[in-house]
Amino acid sequence: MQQRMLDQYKEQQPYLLALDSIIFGFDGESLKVLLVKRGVEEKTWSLMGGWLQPNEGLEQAAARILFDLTGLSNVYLEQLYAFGDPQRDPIVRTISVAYFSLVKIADYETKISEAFQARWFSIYDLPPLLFDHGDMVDLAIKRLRYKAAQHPLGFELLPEKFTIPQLKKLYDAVYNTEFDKRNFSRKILSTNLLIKLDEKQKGFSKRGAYFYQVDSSKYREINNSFLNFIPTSELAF
Amino acid sequence: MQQRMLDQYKEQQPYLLALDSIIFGFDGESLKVLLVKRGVEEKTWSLMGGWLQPNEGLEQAAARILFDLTGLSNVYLEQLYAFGDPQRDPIVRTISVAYFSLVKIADYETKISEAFQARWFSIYDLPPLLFDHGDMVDLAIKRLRYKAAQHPLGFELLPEKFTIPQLKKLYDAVYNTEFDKRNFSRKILSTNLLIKLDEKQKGFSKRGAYFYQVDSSKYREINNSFLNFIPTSELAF
DNA sequence: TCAAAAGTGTTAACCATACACCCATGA
DNA sequence: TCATGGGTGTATGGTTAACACTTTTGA
Repeated sequence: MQQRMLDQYKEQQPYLLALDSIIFGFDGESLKVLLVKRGVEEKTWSLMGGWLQPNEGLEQAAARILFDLTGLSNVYLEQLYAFGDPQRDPIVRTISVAYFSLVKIADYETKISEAFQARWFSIYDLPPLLFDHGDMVDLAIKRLRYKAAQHPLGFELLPEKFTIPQLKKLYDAVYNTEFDKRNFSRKILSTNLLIKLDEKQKGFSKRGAYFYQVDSSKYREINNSFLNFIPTSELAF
Repeated sequence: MQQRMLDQYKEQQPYLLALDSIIFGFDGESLKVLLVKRGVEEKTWSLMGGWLQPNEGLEQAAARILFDLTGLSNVYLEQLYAFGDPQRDPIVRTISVAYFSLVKIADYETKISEAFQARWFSIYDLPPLLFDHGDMVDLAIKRLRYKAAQHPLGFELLPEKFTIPQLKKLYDAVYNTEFDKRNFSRKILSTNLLIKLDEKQKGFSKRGAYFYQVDSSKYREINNSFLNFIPTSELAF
């Protein structure tokens, strides 16, 4: 019986398992995705990716690859979808588990660009991508919109301190629309998730906008509930 | 360069890839999950699962396994999550892509029970499960609740023709609560997704309830938008 | 002083929720 | 005739969404 068990496993075909990450950033104007030209396919832009190692969990591997390639750690990382079309990698059949990640673009931009052939692309102006990476990005954008509509994810894309107008611009970019600033700030502030700081942003506007920061204790507890952030009329998936 | 490419693939460790399905059904009273005792581990209940074949996509494989084991086809099937903890299968490292499925329990019950060691378990009374299958079920329940709150999934669990009271009982079971029947029927009917039939259900109640059926053209188009089915106050994830 | 962005308040329509009574029928 | 479940309506409070003016300050 023990033997039968092992035999059943041995008959099975194993597959390569890759991880690919859709890394989102926000530069103050538009929503961007970080792409690289990597070793295997030097001519085509692709997502950051790598192989699962024998001692790693999936998310752990995705985090490692993200760290190895960008120096980023402690970032928002969520499993997106497993892609397994038999033809997706024309060389060897590979299953890819895609993760999407939200990073604070300003903290890391220079490091990334120096260390790798990496570039931020606007989600509305993407180059052709390797394999099914284009599908992965499309799905990731859908998922980001879906999730950010009801959970306070947006902050992950902004610096620790940010202004309400900055946050609104982020949501404008994510949903490719223009929210009403009065309703937007009322809705955001009504969550009680933001702490107003004494400091004002200098340089961008004459008047200057107050900085806010996330109340991290509330943030963690609220991330698993519904918030209804975004006007329902703006949503269509 | 072509050689370097192949080498890079060859160095990589491949893994077994399994598919496991959480199959939900509704018997009119409570939400159930279909479990089997399968060959490899005959003593423990487990989800229905199988191995990815070389020529199959992931969802295709999940559908095949579901069909092979139960005779069910054309059922609601959605990818849930990829599970890849290094220790999850103690015999050989296996990545499992879990799918969840919604089936019309009445259509198939007898076939299933005859052909396999399969049994429906209430989600509140599950036996110990193989490997991490318990986690898979937990996640599937969360996902079902999450999704059914805003998308009209519920119908997948009922026969073609059903009554509003039946539908309410289903939602009561899914959310383990009791919805107000007046508000419930108003909300459901306001979607314009249901077509009232002339026929009444006989036998269950004295008065009899009208049968409805899903307007399938509207159903498809609406499944990708938000509906806000469930009172917000009932939700907590 | 003026241009540019920040900040704030009101109203009307709609939606969510709570709640109670009559109806149809088989036993 | 009565018990059981089916079916409907209304009132209240809260939320959404549309909308415009004042404030601050650097150039």
